[in-house]
Amino acid sequence: MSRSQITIRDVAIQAGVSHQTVSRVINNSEQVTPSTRKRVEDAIKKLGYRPNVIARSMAQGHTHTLGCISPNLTNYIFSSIIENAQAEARRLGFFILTGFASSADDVPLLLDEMLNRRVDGLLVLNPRDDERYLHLLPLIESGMPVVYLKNTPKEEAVSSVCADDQNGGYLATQYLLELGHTNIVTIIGPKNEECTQDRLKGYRQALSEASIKQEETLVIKGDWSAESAGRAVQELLASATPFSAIFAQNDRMAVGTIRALRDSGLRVPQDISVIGYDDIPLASYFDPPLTTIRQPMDEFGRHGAQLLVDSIQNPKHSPRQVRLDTQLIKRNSCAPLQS
Amino acid sequence: MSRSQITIRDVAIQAGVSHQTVSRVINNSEQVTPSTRKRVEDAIKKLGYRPNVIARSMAQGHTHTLGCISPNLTNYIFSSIIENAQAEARRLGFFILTGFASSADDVPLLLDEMLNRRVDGLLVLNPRDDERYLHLLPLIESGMPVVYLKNTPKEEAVSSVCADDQNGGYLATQYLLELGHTNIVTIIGPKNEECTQDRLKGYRQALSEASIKQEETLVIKGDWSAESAGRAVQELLASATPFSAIFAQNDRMAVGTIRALRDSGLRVPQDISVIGYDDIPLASYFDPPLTTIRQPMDEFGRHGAQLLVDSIQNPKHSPRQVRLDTQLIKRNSCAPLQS
DNA sequence: CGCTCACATGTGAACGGTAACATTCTAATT
DNA sequence: AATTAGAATGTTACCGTTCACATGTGAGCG
Repeated sequence: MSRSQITIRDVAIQAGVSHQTVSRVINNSEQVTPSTRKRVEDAIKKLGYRPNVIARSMAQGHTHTLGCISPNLTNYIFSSIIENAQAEARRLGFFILTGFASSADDVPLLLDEMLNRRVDGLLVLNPRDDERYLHLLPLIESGMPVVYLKNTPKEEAVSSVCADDQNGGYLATQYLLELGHTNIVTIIGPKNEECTQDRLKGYRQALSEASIKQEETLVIKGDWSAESAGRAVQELLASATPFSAIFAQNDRMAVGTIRALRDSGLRVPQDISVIGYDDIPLASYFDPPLTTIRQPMDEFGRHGAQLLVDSIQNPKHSPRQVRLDTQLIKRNSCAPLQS
Repeated sequence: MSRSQITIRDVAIQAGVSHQTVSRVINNSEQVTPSTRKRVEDAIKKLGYRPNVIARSMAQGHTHTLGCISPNLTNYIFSSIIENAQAEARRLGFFILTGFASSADDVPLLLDEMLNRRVDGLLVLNPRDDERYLHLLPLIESGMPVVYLKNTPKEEAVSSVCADDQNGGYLATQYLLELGHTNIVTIIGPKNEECTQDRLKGYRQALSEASIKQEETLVIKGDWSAESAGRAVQELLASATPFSAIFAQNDRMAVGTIRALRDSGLRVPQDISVIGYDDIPLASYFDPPLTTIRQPMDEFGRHGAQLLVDSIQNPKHSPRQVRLDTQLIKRNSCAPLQS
């Protein structure tokens, strides 16, 4: 890039007007005569002028930039939320600066850098119940617009968009009950994540409505990865606990579960039914095609961006919590209980 | 956020020094006495001062921000490249502004907005051979640092990082040949993408080295999606073309291929061998576990960011092309030809 | 014909940093 | 004690916009 850029003043000279008039043309102010507007536009084209958003940000005090903090970018859940948030943000005139915090230690650093860059607001994915995320609280109190996305603590004080995970857990369990299963195992995610707790609540609610005694041995721990579910299932089988169905709290764990069951000579769904959660893109291409709970990925991002931009533009609006519906997707990994 | 922010001058007054001294402290200039440095640092802490990167960008003429244009963010290939590029960029003091162009029409718009935001350089993923990407050429000529990532045209004039797709195609085909297959189908991606052509070249090279006549009916078209491969396989079966192995040019198509074959009563790998490309995260959890060609996802992003930052900081360095190695990952979707 | 008013355009000062240069201070050297 | 180099600190201008206000212009009216 040639070092010195073309400024509004160069355009002004070329068009024989003042720099302010050029500014007015750029910002579509009504106060400009068609003839001068034309002259200015010609000058802009001729010189190849490009407005400097940095300078504008400086003068106006806002950047039209949103910060987005996510645990990572590769997990389909997050990437699709970010993609949709970005599309919506751009529609509203905002750009998104993404940053991922592989370890929670990175969060304060990331936050700092984004704040130094004067983002107008913050989109925070999976704000875990972790002290490193507590840095956000004073910020929010001081008036920085923030929206929590997915898996969020139930806080009245901050806007958030999350799925109705309790209902999701309920739907999954309910479906297995309908098929006649009563010994239903659930493989949960990390306990400090809100959605783990909610899905578990849904699971318990369904069981208790069906008057089934809840065995604590049927709730086993995973970490969302396929491998963790595989290990968990092996231990389960070794313990000789009786069960006929497994509700894995995400699809990756469901897939790991199926693999482990098959490795032990059990058939899915004939011997054991398995249901997942998320409906990841290739869910229907696994064997058997995965029955699962779908979350509306596109709406997370869209609502998140809308909520955030709204609270930037109307600082007085009070925080809102959006709760999205989940949906049972029946495929072939669950079958009626064989007696 | 309280409307008026704390500036370098507020800190200066508080510490009883000039604003320039504060600036020197912030930028770790050596020219500051320990005692004044301490006074300034205390003032910074006391006032909760935060440097304004926007103002700094304005004064210095560069933003320490990289633009990254990608067809989408959800595809694992892209998201992992972006994640790694971001990690590396941050290490080097840069942030990444991501933008995705769902349609190629979006590219010029995205480019415009990023240029208006004065990004210091541009990372372009999958710059297809498409007129909309030609907007980049004059930019590059004018000295804007740009790095093409993955699937790039072979241009000497611009830095790029891509995998050795020809060798990847060769490795896949070679492996099938080793297993005794001679009628090898390949399902390709869109023809205007460089990597499609390269993988196809590798496929042809392997066949020709094995002195096998190349039937054009064995090269069939997909669009990278599992569904497209399913349809392609159905047509192939309907045409009664004899074949015993399929090289799908990505894993999603491989998975779609396996599904379609099974739906027609064929077993994988006993009747037909299938090999994919990419080694997506759950590749080993499909049934059968996918044999595939792995690309080094992390290195794409890392090298891309390094190359870009280097050419920003040393405008005189000439463009470099990095070519990454691919690797055959043997799992269970391929078997020796049954005679 | 002069006055008013509304609209079009111009002027100068911010915004919060850094760059370049000027000045002051310190301590070593003469 | 005067000189002086070199380090520490200060001063002023500038980066490219927008904002607030000032000024210019022309139509409409009595």
